[in-house]
Amino acid sequence: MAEIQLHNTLSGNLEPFVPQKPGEVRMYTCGPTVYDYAHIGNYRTFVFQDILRRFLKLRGFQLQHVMNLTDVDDRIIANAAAAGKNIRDYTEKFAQAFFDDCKTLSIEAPEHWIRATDHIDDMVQLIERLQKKTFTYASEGSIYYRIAKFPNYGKLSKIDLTGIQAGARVDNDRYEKESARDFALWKAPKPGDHFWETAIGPGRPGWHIECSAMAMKYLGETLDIHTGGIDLAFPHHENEIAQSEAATGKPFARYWLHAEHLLFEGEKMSKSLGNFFTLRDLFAKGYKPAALRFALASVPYRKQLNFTFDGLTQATNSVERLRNLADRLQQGNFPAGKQSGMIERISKAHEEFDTGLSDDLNTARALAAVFDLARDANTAMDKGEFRQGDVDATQQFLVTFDKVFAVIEDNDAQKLRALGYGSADAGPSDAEIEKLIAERIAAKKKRDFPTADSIRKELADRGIILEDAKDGSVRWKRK
RNA sequence: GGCGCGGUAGCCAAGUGGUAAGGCGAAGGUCUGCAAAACCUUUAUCGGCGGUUCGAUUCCGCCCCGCGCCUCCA
Repeated sequence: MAEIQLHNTLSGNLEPFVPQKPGEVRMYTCGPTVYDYAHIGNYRTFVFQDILRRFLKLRGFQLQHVMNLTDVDDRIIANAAAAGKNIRDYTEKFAQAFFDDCKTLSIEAPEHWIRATDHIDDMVQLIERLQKKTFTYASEGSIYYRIAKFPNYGKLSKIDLTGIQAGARVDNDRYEKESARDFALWKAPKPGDHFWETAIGPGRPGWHIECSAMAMKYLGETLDIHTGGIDLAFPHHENEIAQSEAATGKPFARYWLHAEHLLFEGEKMSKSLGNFFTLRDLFAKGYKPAALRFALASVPYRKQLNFTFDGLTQATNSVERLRNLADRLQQGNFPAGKQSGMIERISKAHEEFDTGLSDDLNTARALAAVFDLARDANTAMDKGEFRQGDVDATQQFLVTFDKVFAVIEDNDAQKLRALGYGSADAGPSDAEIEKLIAERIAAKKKRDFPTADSIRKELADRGIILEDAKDGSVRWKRK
C-alpha cells in the first residue's frame, strides 16, 4: 500500500500522514451552523470529509471523529427570537434536516456528533484557563482574546496583521476592543438575548471557542486532523489555534485539511449571494442522491468545483455505468474457474485505487482505476473469457471501491422516499413487471414483435428499462 | 495590495522532462427482430510570450484570465 500523503495547510505542503498513536486517528470536523438548511456547497466539504474518514477506515485506522453542530450564534438567536422559539426548538428542525441529508448522501455518522449548547461548561472552563494566563481581557461584560499576546497568530492562514488598522474594514464599533483583530470568547447578553449564567458572567460563547473546547474534550489537546471548508481557515481555525495553544502550550492539530469551494456560475455558492441549491432542490428536479455524491466526490477536494446541471447529468451517467457492471456480474452465468489475466488485472486496480486515494485523496485517479477495470471486465465478458472466480474478485474490488465512494449500491429510490419524494409514484410492482416480461417473451416467440415492442414501450413509459441478453434472458431496472 | 486555488479535448478531469489517464457527450462501427447494455474506432499538443534543455504541457521568468480568503460563511 502506498504511503498516505495529505496536504497540510499549516505547511502548505504535502506531508506523509502519520498519526500520533499508531493505528488511531483523532479527527475533528467543523460542522454546520444549524440556522437554515445546508446547501450543496456545504455538502461538498462534508462529502470530502466522509471520503477521508472512509479511506482511513479502509486502511485500517481506528477513528475517533468528532463533528459539531453550531447551534448558538447571532443568526440563530435572532431567527429564534423572531419565530418566538427557544434556540433549541428552533435549531432542532435544521439539525434533523442535516442528519437526513447526510444519510441521503451516504455521509457516515462520525463517532461523536455534538452540539455547542451541550458544552457551555467546557467552554467556560477553557476561557478560565485563558484568563489565568492573561490571554483575555474584559470589556463591557464581554471577554476578548488578546491576539498581541500570541506571537504565532497567523501561522495557519499566513495572514500578516501589521497594517490592519482598526476601523477601515473591521467591524469594531459594537464592542470596545484593544485591537481590531481581537475576537470575542464570551459575549455579554443584549436585552432579550438568550444567555447562560456562568462563572465568567452571563452571556453566550463566541463562535471559535466551541470548537477548541469540544475538540480537546473528546480528542485530547493535540488532534491528528482538523478539517473544514477553506473559508474557515481564517479567522475561525486561526482563532482556534490561538485559543487552544495559548491554553495548553501544545500544538492543537497536526494536519489541517481544507476543502475548496463549490462554485455556481463561477461564484462561490453561498446563502448571502442567494445562488444556492439544497439537496431537496435537486431531488425535486429529478436528480438522484448517488449522482450528487459522485459529482461532489469526483473532483479532488483541493480544486474548486464548478457545479452545473450538465455535470450532475454526467455524474448520473457515470454512476449508471458502474451499476451496470455490478448488475452484469451479479446476473451473469460464467464458467467455473479463474482467468489468470483477470486476477492480475484486478489486483492492479486495487493498487491504483489505493495509490490514487493515498495521494491526498486524489479521487479522480482512484476513479480512473475503477473505470479502467470496468472496461477490461466488460471486454473479457464480451469475449467469453470471464470466469466465475473473476466475478468474486471483481465484486470484491467494487465493494472496496464502494466502501469509500458509496455510489454503486442503488438505494436512491429508498432514500428519496424517506425524504418524501416519489412515494406517490413507486412504479409498477416487481410482480407486475415480471408478468409483463413473460408476456413479452411469449409474444417474441410467436414473432409478434409489435406486441413485444408495445410492452417494452409501456414499461419504459413507467420507468422500467428492459435489456434482452443473448441467451434469451431479460434483465430490467428502474430508471 | 497580501495570502491561496486554478486555466489540459464540446463538458468534467488526471498526469509526466521525451510528444497527454479516466468519465460524460458526439460521430462511425460490431452485436441485436428492435432497443438497451457492452465492445471497437474517431474526437487535445496542454492560457500567452520568452528562457534552460538534444527535447517542456511538465523546470525558470514575465504577462493575461477566472475564483476564493483577508468581514459572517463549508
